[in-house]
Amino acid sequence: MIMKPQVEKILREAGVIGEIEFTIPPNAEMGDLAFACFGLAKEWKMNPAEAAKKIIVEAGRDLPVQVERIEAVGPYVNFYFNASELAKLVLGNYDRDRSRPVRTIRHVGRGKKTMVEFAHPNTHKPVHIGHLRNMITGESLVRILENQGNKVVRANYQGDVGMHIAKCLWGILRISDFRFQISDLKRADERARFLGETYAMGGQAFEKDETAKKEIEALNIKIYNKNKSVWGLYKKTRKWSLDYFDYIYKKVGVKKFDRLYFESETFELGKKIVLAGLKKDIFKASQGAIIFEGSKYGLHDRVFISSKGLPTYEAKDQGLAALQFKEYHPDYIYHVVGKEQADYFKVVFKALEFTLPESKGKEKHLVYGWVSLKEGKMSSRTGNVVLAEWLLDEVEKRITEIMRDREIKNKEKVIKKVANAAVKYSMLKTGIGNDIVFDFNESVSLSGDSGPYLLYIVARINSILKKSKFKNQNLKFSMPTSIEPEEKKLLLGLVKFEEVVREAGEKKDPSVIAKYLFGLAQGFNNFYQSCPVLEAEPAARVFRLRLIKKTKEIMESGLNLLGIETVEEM
RNA sequence: GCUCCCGUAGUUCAACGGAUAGAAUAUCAGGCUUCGAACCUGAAGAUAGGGGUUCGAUUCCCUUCGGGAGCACCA
Repeated sequence: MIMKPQVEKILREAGVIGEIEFTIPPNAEMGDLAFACFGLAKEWKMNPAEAAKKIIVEAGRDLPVQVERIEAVGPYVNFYFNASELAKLVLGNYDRDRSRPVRTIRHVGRGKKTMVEFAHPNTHKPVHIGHLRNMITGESLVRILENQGNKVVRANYQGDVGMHIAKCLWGILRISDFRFQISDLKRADERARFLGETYAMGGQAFEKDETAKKEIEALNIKIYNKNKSVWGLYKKTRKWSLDYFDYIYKKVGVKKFDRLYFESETFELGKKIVLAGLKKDIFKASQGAIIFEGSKYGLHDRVFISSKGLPTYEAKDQGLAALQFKEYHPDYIYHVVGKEQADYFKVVFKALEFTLPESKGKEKHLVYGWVSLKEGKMSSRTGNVVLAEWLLDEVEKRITEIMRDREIKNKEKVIKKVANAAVKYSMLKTGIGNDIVFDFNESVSLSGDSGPYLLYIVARINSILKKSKFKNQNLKFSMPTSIEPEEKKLLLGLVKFEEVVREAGEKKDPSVIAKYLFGLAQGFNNFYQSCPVLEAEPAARVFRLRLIKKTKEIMESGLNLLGIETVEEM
């Protein structure tokens, strides 16, 4: 971070050895950066307040120009930056990098090949808001990791075999004129809705009706055996689902995947690996099934091949890993999967250490929290889920209403982008591992701590820049006679960006960036409220134009890392 | 039953073991002849209960209560 070297130098000269960690003071009156002396006090064998005073005495005489003054407040040493010097550091080298949005961080993950596996919809099943969080989170993580220099492989593992398909097809076959209905469905979303409804039919029948359950199980075997009576229908509807996934990825704004994996391709391979492992005593026969004894390692036992001889999800994951390492030799694989599968993955990864030693330490379960529904009825529910597409459409409707009287270019596109921002931000602002209690009215807000609030900043800045007839080459850096507190606060926000992105990358948590951007936006709005740009005296005008342009660039870069597109006007 | 996660304003979320627990929203009171009011200013409002660990605990440990998830042939 800008300014840190200067401050560190001060502390070194005062005799501080070892790693230095800073904190941000609770408010601006207490300085711009602080050093807590608790650890130091132990070393120096005095109380923290005395240590702070000692630093002031040692270093207070000869400060670099960037640091205006230092103060000891209790156990803290507080540093006050010189606003003009800060401005020079943040905006002064503008001419050099004006064409580049923001310097990115390319050292942390340099040269690492990282696979991020996310989305994971299953064919013949609805794409719900849990998938939505998964897609949005995965997309953002990919961008953050790429920003750190990782070579990222985008992967997606989709379930196209299993009971859920039998349930769906059973539902379809129950409809007397299903052939007619199917031929009538043309659009991807119509087809997906049809599959969602028939899946719900099958699912409910499976739970409640013993006969239906048996029928569905029999159908499942037929599908496994590629029986002619259902194979054609399976292939057709599988294609429908995959087409719909492409449609929804596009709608959500998930870029193309480098590799789509399917359970149908890991099925046989997984079974083979487990059977081979059985001979090497990696797995064990138990009650007719083949299991891995996780309990030997403080985990729990899991079935890898069922007593019917079918590979379970666990076995398929062995096959999946084998494929992934063979094809890409990644340094890491992040599986973006809900936290309900945390224990499951521990067992699978442990088994992989034996079947695929290369994978050791490289398989990571990236846990994200549950999206649960707040109590109350929701008209949108098919079966027991809220559809991803419904949410996007509903938000779009509300924004259309808000923008009804607005006359702007490409209004339809703008509405879609604003809706997209609202949904994505609502899914990313909560810590990645924490649950989101979903309520439409509160979760996807369009004001306050929301996506549109952030886009609004960019639109406002665009509007000012347009009116200013701003041209980069006309803007040699100039210093105003004084810098307002709101300006300084905004500058302090801008310098933190790089560090924030690094933290988000380390924690694998986009919410770090989301929170930062919201704070930055608030800082901008405070500035905007009290510091006129276009009407300011010439030096201040140029300075402020640069300041808001920089703000816009950081905002756009940050939003980009969240997978959110900005708009010119809204 | 066992294991893991969570419990913070009415609600939805923050807070490397550190300064006065921050926001948003809802409520109330203000602010557009002024660069875009999807905005801004102000008021009121919270750490589930009880023990510990220490200079200091929302954070770590124990316990009670409350919620969620996982725990053998689903994915």
